[in-house]
Amino acid sequence: MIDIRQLRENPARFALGAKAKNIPVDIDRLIALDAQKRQLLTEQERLRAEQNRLAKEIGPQIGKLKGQLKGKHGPEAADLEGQIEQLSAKPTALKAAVAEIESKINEIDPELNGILLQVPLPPDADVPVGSSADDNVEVKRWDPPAFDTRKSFEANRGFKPKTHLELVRDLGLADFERGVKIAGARSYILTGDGMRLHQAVLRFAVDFMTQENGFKAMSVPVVVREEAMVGTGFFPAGREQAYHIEESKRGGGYDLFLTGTGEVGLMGIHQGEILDEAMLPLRYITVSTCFRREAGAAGKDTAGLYRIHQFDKVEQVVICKADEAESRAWHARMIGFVETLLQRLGIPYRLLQCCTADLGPKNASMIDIESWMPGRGELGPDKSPTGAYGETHSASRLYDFQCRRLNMRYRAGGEGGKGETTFCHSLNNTVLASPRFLIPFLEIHQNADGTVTIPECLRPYMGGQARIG
RNA sequence: GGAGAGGUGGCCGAGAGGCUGAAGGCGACGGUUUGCUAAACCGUUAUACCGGGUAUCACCUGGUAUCGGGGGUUCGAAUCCCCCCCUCUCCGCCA
Repeated sequence: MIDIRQLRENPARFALGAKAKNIPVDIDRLIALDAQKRQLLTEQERLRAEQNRLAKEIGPQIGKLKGQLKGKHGPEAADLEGQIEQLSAKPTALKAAVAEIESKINEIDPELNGILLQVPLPPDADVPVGSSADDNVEVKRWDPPAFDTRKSFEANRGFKPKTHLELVRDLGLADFERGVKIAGARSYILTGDGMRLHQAVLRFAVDFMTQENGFKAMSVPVVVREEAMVGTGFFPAGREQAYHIEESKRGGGYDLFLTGTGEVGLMGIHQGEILDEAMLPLRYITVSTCFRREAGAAGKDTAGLYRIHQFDKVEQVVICKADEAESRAWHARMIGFVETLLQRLGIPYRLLQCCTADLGPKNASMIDIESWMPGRGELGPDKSPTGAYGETHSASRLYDFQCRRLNMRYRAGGEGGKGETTFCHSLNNTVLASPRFLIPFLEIHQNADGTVTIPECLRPYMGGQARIG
């Protein structure tokens, strides 16, 4: 959520930001409703003040009369009751006036809040303006020693690569047919070493973040209430991407949703809290199963492990002080962690600065990290793929957009201190998502004989195993 | 799943229709005392929003709301009524 006071001061900034992000939202309507509501609020408060003043003045008088009324009957009682009624007339009239204004406010509120939740965070000034993902800008490229992604895999390694589909089939690492039998399209089973490799890369990523980079590991809910989805900024915009569970057992019943990322659980941890400044920055990771409906992606990447409904992901979040420089520094650092991880695992990658159109509502800036997948891309003259980058990570900088929705603040000067409260800043980035990560991994580490070499740093997680196949 | 108890400020805990934004305690902060520390004593001690002022990110001031959340009764609700959420205890069931 954006700060409505900032919107009042500079509506154009938010209108332009929404336009650049290609997110339709009626800022003018929001401004009008806000002005209307504030006018009503002022009037209501004026009436309430009068009401309170009267209550203090008349209240004791009524109390006194009621005391006298006790045990009395007949004309004397009727007289006292009449006096009470007379005294009550003015406050009763005020009450009706207040109620009328309140009903007007209640009419405005849902629309106002609805629009407010949709106003996206404007992109940072240094985010390139673009109209689609094609306008994203490559800012860095890294290749492992003795590998050049500008040339084909074959030119590098001297043999024609298999795609990950062929590798998992030939090595018995996944079973798509039976996965689909159990759970429908875009489902899979990881089998044998496929499952072990999946677990190994996840464990490797968890240990890397906790032992080397000071992150605290958490296991968080993946079935969450709607408020968590709204609070983290995934709703209302991304509602159709989430699986919805109608839970009717409890009381009146309320809805639950499956999370598409561990970010929801991690950011929800301190929802509604006022943190001690000294606690910041908070650095959390989780490994969680992620569920995505992939609505609107029908027919896209239908084969293999790329676009699937369920996967596991190590996610990192940082919650820091409300300082743009600090947010930017953390963003760079969180990307750096992933770079180190990918370099150790020998995966060629590139960094993409996402353009305005590719940013979600909650991001001020986003860097996608794409891994080189030899089995992707155009088909060459010999009908084998030329290789292409595919997204494996995404690093977002959100400033206070998320924490404002989650009502997550910190107090300067420590707990119980008198410092003012400020909404925290938040950031998130993938550490490693598998099995999608297995695509570049298997494809880049494959050998001419059809086996796959396991990099040395990963072998402890595979019981010392050096090869698959 | 059955039965019961409860949710009050940073924390503990009173209050049971008006004098309650809320006693008391703890903690924190400021001060006095003191060779230093401790102790003692005095004072301060919620948040959000709307408006006004000095002016600029720090204050002053008027007001409104907030005692788990929402609605209702009443001239007036932390207090009474209804719905919901959450926590705890006992019994049952279960990986």
